[in-house]
Amino acid sequence: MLVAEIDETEPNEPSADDKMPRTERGRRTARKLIDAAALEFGEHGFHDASITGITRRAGTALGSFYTYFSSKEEIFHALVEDLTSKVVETSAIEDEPARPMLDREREISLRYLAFAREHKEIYRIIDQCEFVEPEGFRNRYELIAQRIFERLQDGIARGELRSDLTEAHAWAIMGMSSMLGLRYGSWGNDESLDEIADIANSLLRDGIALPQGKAD
Amino acid sequence: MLVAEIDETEPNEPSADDKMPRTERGRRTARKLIDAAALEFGEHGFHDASITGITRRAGTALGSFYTYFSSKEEIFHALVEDLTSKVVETSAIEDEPARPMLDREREISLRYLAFAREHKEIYRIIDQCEFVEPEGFRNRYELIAQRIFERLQDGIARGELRSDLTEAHAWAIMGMSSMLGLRYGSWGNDESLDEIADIANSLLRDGIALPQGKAD
Amino acid sequence: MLVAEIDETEPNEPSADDKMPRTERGRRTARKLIDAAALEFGEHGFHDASITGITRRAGTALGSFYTYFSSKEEIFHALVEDLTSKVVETSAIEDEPARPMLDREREISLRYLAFAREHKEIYRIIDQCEFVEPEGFRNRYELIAQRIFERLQDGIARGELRSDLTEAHAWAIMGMSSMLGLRYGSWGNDESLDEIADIANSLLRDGIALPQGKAD
Amino acid sequence: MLVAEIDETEPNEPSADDKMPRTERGRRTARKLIDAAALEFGEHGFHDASITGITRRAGTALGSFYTYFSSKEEIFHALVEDLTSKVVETSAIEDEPARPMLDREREISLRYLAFAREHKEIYRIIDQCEFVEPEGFRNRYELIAQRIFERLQDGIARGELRSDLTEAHAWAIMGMSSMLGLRYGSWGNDESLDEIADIANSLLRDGIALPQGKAD
DNA sequence: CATGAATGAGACTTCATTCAT
DNA sequence: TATGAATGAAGTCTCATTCAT
Repeated sequence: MLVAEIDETEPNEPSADDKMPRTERGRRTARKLIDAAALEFGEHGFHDASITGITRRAGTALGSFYTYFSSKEEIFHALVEDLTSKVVETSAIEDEPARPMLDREREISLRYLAFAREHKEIYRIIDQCEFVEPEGFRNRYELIAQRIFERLQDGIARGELRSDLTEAHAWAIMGMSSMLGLRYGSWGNDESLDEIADIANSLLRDGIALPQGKAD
Repeated sequence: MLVAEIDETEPNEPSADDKMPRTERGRRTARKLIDAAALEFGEHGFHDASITGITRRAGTALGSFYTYFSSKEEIFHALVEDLTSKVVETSAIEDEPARPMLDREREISLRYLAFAREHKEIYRIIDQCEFVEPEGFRNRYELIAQRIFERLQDGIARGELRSDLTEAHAWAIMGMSSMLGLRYGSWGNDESLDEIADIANSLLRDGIALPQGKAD
Repeated sequence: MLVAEIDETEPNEPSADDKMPRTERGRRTARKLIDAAALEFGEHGFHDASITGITRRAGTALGSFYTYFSSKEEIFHALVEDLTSKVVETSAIEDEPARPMLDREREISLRYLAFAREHKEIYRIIDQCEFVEPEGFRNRYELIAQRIFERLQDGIARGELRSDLTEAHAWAIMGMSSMLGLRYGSWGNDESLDEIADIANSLLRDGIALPQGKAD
Repeated sequence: MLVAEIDETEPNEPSADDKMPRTERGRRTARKLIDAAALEFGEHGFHDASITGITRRAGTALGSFYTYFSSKEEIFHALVEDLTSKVVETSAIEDEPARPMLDREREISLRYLAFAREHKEIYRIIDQCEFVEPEGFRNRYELIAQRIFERLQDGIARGELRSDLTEAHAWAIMGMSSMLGLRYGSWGNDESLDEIADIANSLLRDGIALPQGKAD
């Protein structure tokens, strides 16, 4: 699953660069194909999705597909990149050094939840990566965990977080966000995402145990 | 992803409709096929797995597959049931009412992590459900979340947990366990699962914020 | 299609004689299988009929089939022989030299119609022969046509029929009977077979033209 | 079996749903496939015919078959339609109200016999319908019988035929034509079809009985 | 004789990709 | 660039027949 942290290290894979559309018309066709692919892959999954299905949704001829992408894998990859960059764009938060670290985390969570609710197909698409590009699948998770871990270390340095946090904490947090995004973003419609973000944030902040010697 | 909580109505037999083997020899063959399927699906994923691949691994003729299962979907389902029942079996914990709730949770986590480390293919198999049997995929998550939520309510009743816990907390906890199982169980080999279980437990118990007015 | 005239030239094909059941129990099982085959072939046709279907209907194990028949073709052949002999038996008419020839024909028609109505599956089974045993299919027709032609010649000799009748007349008559058997025997339930036999007989006798110089 | 009377709503195009070829090249390929199917089905019958056999005869790749037909059933249906329309085309007779009814019948018979002799495979193909599309099989017969019956009624009205003719007469006549077409058209080569048509016509006109009070 | 598991050739069908127009 | 026909490898599934118990 995807969570909000990613940003692109390698801006543009060099694969099939010669297929980049040169005309405006071409650019529109490529765009239609990617949008159609999002629907097709989201609905059927990578393997049951068909090029035919994509071109039918896009309203182009079958042959045109290969003008822009040289394989099913390639358009899938392009789609994932496209989604990823949208997540990043949505979740990018300006630096405000004064702002408490956990407040900032809350906002990241909220934006991510909102993104998942708006792009409900995202989990079904990203999950396909496990088999389509296993390397990328694992790398993506590791990259995100790494980012979270860096923020945790930053929080420790600021004196806002416990000093014993490890990489495993980062993975646990990522799992939390990811599952909430699935349940309340991708699957949900009615729940208040603000409340979900609050819950995640409070769990993160204080855990679930009844504070000793404090009234509930 | 799967976490430890599920339990099942029909615990063990592969559920092949009217194809239940009637002899001992048949039961062995069906078993060989399911075990082979675990490898094949784990390695290639549902769609790239082939019946041929399964029977080759099982050492049976192609046709024998259809003596016990009527489709790839069916053996997949049987395999998932089989794995699920194994998880349940492994994770079942005897009731000890006196034991503190969060200690009990820690043991559940630990057992689940150990299971994932021992059956590394499990995530790759379970994740396939999203497309192979989407209903089951979602139901499974919902069932597990429900179980966790019930335990949370129990903890509240005992006065061990904060009283404002919601279903969303359950989903967050499930996400945490699931991701740790993936990273340190399924993908990992060397990390101490005891330490991971401790980390998860402490995050759950106290969160990550530096306790106010306490020295770090 | 089959019409009433056949009788066996070669009483028992020598194929698989060693499979003739020796015990009473065996004879019953073979009988059950043939009866089941009539249903199965009648319902599905030769190719879509399955040995499994036959044994299921017969209530025997799959393997038992091959105790009595060595192939699907063989039981089909046996079934056709069985039906044929039933037709012959039913239609056999004792010689009454005094009886007018066309009266005798009428009775043959009637008996055949009655047989088809009682064994509605017969057309669907016999028609299969065209592809299963093309030789037999054609031979059967030729044999029947020959029989009819012989009766026509007999009628001519008796001075009851026109003297210009040919083999083609025999084929035409066979076609007539066969189609009426299909429509009013095999497909029909309510029509009076007596009336059908009358119609066939009168058509044969006088044709359909309005007799010249005769009141209608 | 088929006889000459049918007519169709959509006369000629292979009725392949949404697979209609859109280019001239496509139309040629579809045509090649149907022609090949006539040979393949005629030689082997529906079930033993294989798509491979069809495409091999047509000189196309296996996959091309599915560009135009989505199943063996579908091309079979298209073939039957195609043959049917050819029969209709061949047998269509211009209206000549003055012409005696039984003369007209003779010409219909003759044309049909000629068609069967030219398209010898037709019986083997049409007979398959009984199992491939049983509905169509029966409907076809009923439609033809109905047409014949209407012509009989017309003949009665003109005062050329006996007034007691029934639907059963129509079925009998159809059976006659059909069987003669099989024997002398489809199976035969040498017999004079003119003579056969004469025989059928005279049988129809006067029956086979020796006219009373007339010298033979 | 009866049983039911095992076998594997062979069929249909899909669909990513290439190619001709 | 766009179109849609052509290709064929690969996969799933059936079922007559054989075999071990």
